[in-house]
Amino acid sequence: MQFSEVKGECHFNGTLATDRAGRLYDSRLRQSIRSARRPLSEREVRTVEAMTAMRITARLTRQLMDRWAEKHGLSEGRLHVLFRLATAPDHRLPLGELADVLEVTPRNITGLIDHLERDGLVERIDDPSDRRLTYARLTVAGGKRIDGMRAQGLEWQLKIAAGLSIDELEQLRHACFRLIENMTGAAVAERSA
Amino acid sequence: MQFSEVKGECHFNGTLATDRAGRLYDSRLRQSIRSARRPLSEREVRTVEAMTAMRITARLTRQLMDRWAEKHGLSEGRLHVLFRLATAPDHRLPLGELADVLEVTPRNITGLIDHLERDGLVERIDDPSDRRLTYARLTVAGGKRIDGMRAQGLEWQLKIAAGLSIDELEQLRHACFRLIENMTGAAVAERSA
DNA sequence: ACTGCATAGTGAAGTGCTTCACTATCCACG
DNA sequence: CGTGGATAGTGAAGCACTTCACTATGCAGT
Repeated sequence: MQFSEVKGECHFNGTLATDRAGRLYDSRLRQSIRSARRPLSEREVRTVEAMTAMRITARLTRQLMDRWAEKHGLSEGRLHVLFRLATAPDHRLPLGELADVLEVTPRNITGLIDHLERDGLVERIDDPSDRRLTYARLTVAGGKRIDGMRAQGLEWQLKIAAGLSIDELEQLRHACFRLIENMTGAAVAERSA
Repeated sequence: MQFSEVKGECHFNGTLATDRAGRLYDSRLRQSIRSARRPLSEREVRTVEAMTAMRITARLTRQLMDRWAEKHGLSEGRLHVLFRLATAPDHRLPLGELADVLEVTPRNITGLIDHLERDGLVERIDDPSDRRLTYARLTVAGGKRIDGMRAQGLEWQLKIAAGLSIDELEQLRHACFRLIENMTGAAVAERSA
């Protein structure tokens, strides 16, 4: 599957322009922000612009991923389960823990695993030492599926991020994490790596 | 409604750390990227890190907005309809056009407007000059609802973006639009504003 | 041995959206 | 005038997920 296959179905509905500093912005958006009833400060305008750009990028990325997952016979939730299992030790996790990290309800985990098990990508394993526990474990087929998707996902991301320097990528990452800090109250746990 | 009310329900499940350049990153993520079967180049690692940070930010923002809309009795789709109408000339748009810009199916637009009309936020207006056309128009109640939400939304965004300089915000915007360019093939239509 | 709690699973209802197939209306062009 | 194509609406089915209420199992502490 080529990136261009899905790229076509992916639309941006704004008006791209370049400001004096050579930075991209959406002129239509800026206009509609400026025509608010209360005049906004520069900081306010820049904040709304940045956050909106974020949301648009987010929506498009999500759309892309959704369709991509769909073409592999996976829903978003099932994809997340698979990816999480792929990075888990021994490719297995108790269902409850899986529900926690993916932030879905226990009710839903059952359904997701049911579906994945039916497709042969995951199997349920009982824990002999604590018979209340059930693990979801990636099958060989599931592992192959994920490996292929990871390789493809890497390629896509490289194409999407084409043209950005490593420094720009790091700045983007940093900015995102600062937003995340503000949204969640997450705090730095480690220093200097 | 305070921002802190929803912030609590909003979780980041990684391990925040600071690199030598003082930039935030997710040490657990970096480790799991590095432990891929094929060793990745620095550019590849940075790309995946940045894109992942984007996706996390996106997910959180989306969660926040979703809950926020819900508390105002709106689904995501209905919220978008309202916002779009708010910025439309005369606060009205033909249903078909609305479906186009929001990228939802015509079938769904009917349902969205039905719902909003039932709630008294939008009304259907026939076009006397072309009787095939039906406009959706914001009612006074709808306008008030949106105005309140816009003010609140601005506050939230300022809080989420707190601590970022105007320059950083512009860089974030620029980076996002470059990703958008790459994803959609959108091109710059205007120069220098 | 019994109780309390955790874990997994089930069934039913609801939501918000999608697609497909179809009708009714009505403008505009030949 | 008449027809083709655009516009809106409808009904039915399906999907992925949610919540709520409930059962069954089994570990662990008293």
